[in-house]
Amino acid sequence: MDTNTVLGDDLTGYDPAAFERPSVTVDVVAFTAKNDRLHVLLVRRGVAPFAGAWALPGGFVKMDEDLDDAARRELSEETGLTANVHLEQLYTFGKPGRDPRTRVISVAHMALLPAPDSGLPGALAGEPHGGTDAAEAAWWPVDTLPPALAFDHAAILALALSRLRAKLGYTSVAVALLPPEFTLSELQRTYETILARPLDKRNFRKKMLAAEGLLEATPRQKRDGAHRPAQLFRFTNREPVFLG
Amino acid sequence: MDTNTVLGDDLTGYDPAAFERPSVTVDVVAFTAKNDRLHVLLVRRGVAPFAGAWALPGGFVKMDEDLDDAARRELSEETGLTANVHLEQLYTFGKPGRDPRTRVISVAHMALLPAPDSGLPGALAGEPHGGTDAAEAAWWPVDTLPPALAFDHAAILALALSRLRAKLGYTSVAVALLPPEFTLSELQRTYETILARPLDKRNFRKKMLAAEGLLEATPRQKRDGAHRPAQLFRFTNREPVFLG
DNA sequence: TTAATAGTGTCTCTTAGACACTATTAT
DNA sequence: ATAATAGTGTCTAAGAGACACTATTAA
Repeated sequence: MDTNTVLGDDLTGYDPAAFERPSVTVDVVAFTAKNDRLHVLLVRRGVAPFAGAWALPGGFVKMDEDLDDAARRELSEETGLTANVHLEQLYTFGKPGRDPRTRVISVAHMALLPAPDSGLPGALAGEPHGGTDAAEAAWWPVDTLPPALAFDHAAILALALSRLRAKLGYTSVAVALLPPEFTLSELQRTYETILARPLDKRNFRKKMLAAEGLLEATPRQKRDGAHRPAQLFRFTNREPVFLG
Repeated sequence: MDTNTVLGDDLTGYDPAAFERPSVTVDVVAFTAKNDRLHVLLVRRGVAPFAGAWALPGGFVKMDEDLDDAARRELSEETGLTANVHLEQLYTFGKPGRDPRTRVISVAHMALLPAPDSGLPGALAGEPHGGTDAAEAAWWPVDTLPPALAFDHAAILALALSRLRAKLGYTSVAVALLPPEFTLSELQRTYETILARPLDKRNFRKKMLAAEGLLEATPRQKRDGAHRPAQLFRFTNREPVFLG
């Protein structure tokens, strides 16, 4: 709960100044798949500590703001994107000393964005553009990160990555990284990008098409280059769902 | 991270009084299996709001205390138990208004305790005894809970329960609910208690014994009543592990 | 001998994974 | 014709789940 009934914890007639309180922030691990590589959004810090280092986007939770609203706000300040973003809470990092200045408890979130080059309305979908601040923001391939991330952000990122990979196996999270319509090859490339290993084409297609309530064929095809056009599919549910 | 580089978020020379901050608490969903039923630890609130209602044990995170240390402390204040407790972070609940008094962000944890009647050293292992406060604390069967839990604690409990059930399938969390040595029937009853459904005895034993690095037979047997004695087993790892 | 729990094997069905060729298009 | 990607089926091995009887003990 919020308080137990220990006398010292009684909040009736509570004086907000009576106890020292930690700061609460949200950090966002935003992934996207571009150029067949998984990328994460990082911002470069302008001030100490870790000035000049790359860090996850994040910031304070406002007093009247839900945690995922705060995460969404921080993300949109960096990317300008709010629609089509899958957001989920990851873990809360609160070890004393993780921020050298003061006690900071950070609720880490994972965000998944459709690939910026996926032809969504609004050409810069998923493109970081500095947002409301002048800080540098960029998509970094997860297999080629800058040398030292600020704070404990390397650990947060590692957790997000393992969670994403795990969820790929039993949910349809890939929805959140793909445009509304896509080919089975594009879907497979997304899986391969995230898992960082090749998958067998026939087995992959068999499994995806066999999954109950996952994919629907559209009447459209995608024709690309000098090869056979590909059937376009869409996800039955726009939200990621559990797969039995 | 903790701050991005938005000007207003610059914490250099930070004045702790400059921003209003939420309160941060931990809540603990403590499970144990007794009398072939899954139980959760609840405390009765003595003060408003929700005076007289049952609630999860919890309380403020101290300024120099890690989140899971806070959870462990709150739990031990209710149960007196610190050893042999498996504790993991569950989810952070922070919706404005979830506590009618002030903004409270609560980091919920799940704890698993060995059954109190399992013959551990210290006869009251897992028995709640009011701890440092005078509040009433009791183990409630999860299928017969008191009518209305305080705050959003029913949702927290529901989440913990589904997490526990899910983890039973792919980890050895059951370690944390059993004494060091146990029979396969006891192990099966623990699973059935948590999942609230019967399992096939032959399939269950086949699977458990086939699991690599999970169980070890001890040279001991348990003889109980008027029937064949049972082989005692122990877990190879005292910590819950992932099962491939 | 009875009541109570421990312990044991087979069959079927589903799923995962290895594996190679044909189809269609633009140039 | 060639290069490039789409699309397709079979076999095997492993795991999940249905299913019923014998073994050992205390009373």
